[in-house]
Amino acid sequence: MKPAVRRTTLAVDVVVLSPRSDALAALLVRSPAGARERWSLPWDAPLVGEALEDAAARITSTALGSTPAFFEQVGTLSDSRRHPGDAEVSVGIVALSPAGEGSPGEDAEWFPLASLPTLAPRHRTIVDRAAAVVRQRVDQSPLAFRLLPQTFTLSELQSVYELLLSRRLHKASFRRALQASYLVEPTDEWRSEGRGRPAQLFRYAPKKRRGARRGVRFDLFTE
Amino acid sequence: MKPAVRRTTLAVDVVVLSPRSDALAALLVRSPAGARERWSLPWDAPLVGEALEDAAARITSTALGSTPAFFEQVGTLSDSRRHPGDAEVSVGIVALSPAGEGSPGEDAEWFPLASLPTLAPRHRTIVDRAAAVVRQRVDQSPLAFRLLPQTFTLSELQSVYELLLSRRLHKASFRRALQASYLVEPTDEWRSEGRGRPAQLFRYAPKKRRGARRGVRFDLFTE
DNA sequence: GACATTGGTGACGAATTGTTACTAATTCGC
DNA sequence: GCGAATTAGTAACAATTCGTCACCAATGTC
Repeated sequence: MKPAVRRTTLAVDVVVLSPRSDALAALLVRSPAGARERWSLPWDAPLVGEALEDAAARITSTALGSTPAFFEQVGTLSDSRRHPGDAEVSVGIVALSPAGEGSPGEDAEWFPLASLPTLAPRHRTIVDRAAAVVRQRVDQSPLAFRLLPQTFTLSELQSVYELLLSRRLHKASFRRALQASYLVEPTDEWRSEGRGRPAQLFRYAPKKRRGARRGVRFDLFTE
Repeated sequence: MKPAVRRTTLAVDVVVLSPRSDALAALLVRSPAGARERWSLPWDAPLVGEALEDAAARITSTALGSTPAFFEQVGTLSDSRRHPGDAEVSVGIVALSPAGEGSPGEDAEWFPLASLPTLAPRHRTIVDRAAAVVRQRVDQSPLAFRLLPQTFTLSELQSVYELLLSRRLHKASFRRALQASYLVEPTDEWRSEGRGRPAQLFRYAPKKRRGARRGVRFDLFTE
C-alpha cells in the first residue's frame, strides 16, 4: 500500500507573549460577531508558498503593530478540539515580544496568562503548550532576552526569569552565573528608576565560547 | 480582514531511531519504482480524525512491525523543499524504538545516522531536526530509557547516553548522578555478557519527588 | 592459578552553588 | 541638611556537587 498525501484545512495560531505589569501576558484579538467566544488567538492561514514562521510574523504584525524577533513552533494539532475557523490542522507558534513594545489596535488586548477569557478549546490547548514550551526552554535558549528591550538592567532580567520560572531567585547567585556565562556586556548608561541606587544598563552580547561539558543531569526531568 | 483557513496537502513523516551496533540508526523504507531517491522516511497522510501521533504510530508499525512507546513532534515544514509525495506541509515526528526490538520487513532497513543514503530534501531536514531534538532533550526527559528494553544494565544505559551525546562519560559520576535521581531500581536478575563480571539488571521506575530547585543555568544555551 | 576484562564503589580535592552580610548611590520625609 | 528607606552590586564563607583516581569483585581465558 503506497502512502499518499491528504487534503486538509490549515491554520497558523500565534501565542504572543510579553511581560505586562509584572505578569506574563498573551495577546488576544476580538472575535468577529457571531463567534462562540468573544476572544481568540491571532490566527490565519499561511499564504501560498509562505513559511510557517513567516506567516506567524505577519499575523503578529497585524495584531500588535510590531514584529517580534523570536518565533518557535509549539506543536501541530489535528484532534477534534474546535478551532475558531474550523481548521482541521493547527500549527501553534509562540512569539516573544519585548516588554513595552508594540501597540495593540482597537481589536487586540493583553491578558495575563493567569486570567484569560474563555477561548476555543483548540486555542486553549495551544496557549498552555506555548507556556509550557517557554518555561521548559528558558535555560537552553536565550528566551528571556527576547522579552526585554535592547538594553535592560540586571534586575529586570532577573524579574523576567522569575516570571518565567514562577519562583524567586537569589540575586547574588543569579548575577554570578550570568557573569560566568559571558552573555551580557555593560553599556555606559545608567537608569534611575525613582528611588534607590541607579542601575547600569546591559545588552545581550553572547561571546562564543564552548562551555565545559558537564556530566549528565538526571534531575531536570519534567515528565 | 477576516482570517480564513486554507486547503493544503499534508503528510506525517516519521524518524524512527534506535541504537544498532553501537550507533544511532534511523529506519528507512525502499521507495516505489520511479522515485528520485532510492530510500525515504516512512510516511503517510493521517486518516480522517486520526491524531498526528497516532498516525505516526501506525506508520511505524507498518514499517517496523512493532510500536514504539515514545513519539514527539520535531517540527512542521511548509517550505519549498521537495517531499517524496509532494506534500505541501509535513509534520515531522521522531519515534524511539528500544534496541533489538522490531523486525523490519523486506522493504525497510536500519541506517546509521552518520551514513544515510540520499533522501528527498524535506526528509533530510526532518532527520536532522529529529537528531537535534533528541540530543537537546536528553537530559530533560527520560528519552534514553525509551531506547532500551524493559530491563538493562547500567553500562548499557551509559552507552545510550554516550551515543546520544557523542562523548564519553565517566562511570562513577554517571552512576552517582543516577543513584541520586531515584529513576531506576535494581531487579533480581544478573546478566553474564561473556567475559567480565556479570552486571545487575535495572528497570526504569522513577520515584515521584520534586527535585530541589536549582538556580538558573546560563551555560546550557545551544544557540 | 595468573591474568585480562567488565562491573561496581569509596574517597578526596576541585569546582560550583546557596546564603549571609556587607558597601554604594539614590529618593523621601522632616 | 540629614537620617531612614530603597534599590544596586559584591565579597566571602559554608554546603553541596562533580571529576577523578584508586581500589575491590566476579567472571572467562590460557
